[in-house]
Amino acid sequence: MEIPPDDGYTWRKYGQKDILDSRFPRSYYRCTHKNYYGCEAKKQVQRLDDDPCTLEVTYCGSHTCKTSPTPIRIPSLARSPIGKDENDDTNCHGHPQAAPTTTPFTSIQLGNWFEGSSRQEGQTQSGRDVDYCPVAELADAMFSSGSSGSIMDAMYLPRPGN
DNA sequence: AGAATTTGACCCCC
DNA sequence: GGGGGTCAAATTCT
Repeated sequence: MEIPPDDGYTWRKYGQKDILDSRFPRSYYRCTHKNYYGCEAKKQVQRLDDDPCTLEVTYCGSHTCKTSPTPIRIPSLARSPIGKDENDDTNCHGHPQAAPTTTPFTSIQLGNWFEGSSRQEGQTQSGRDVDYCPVAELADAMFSSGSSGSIMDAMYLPRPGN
């Protein structure tokens, strides 16, 4: 299991499928307390066949459980939404009702963001408390910059010299 | 024991 | 029927 960029929330993997578009399987994540807070926020993590070191995380829905449960300190996604307020549809593929007004999709590509960041010991699962990566900041950057269009403009591709 | 993760099966849409 | 996505059950870890 790879270490998907933590945006300040806890995600619980609910599925993994191998898609034809990529040579790598796509992982599906949901909010850990979705059943408690009704957080419809979802996250898809897929490795790019072009850059196996790059993880493309696609966010779907909105976080309704933000700044409540987890002791996270994320001033980025914790504040106002994507610059809109009618983003309450929490739909991305259109199951209940279509919401083509605002596609709540956010594709950010993370390279070896974890390389030499906070990996000091050997455990990569227990370190999800306070010692989080700058991914949240980069997410904030794109959230503040590209709300509905120039998301790809704020893409974060480190390219570790590959 | 509880929670999270993994894998498979099932369902929905094209 | 194929592809994609989600849920459920089992297993493993904390």
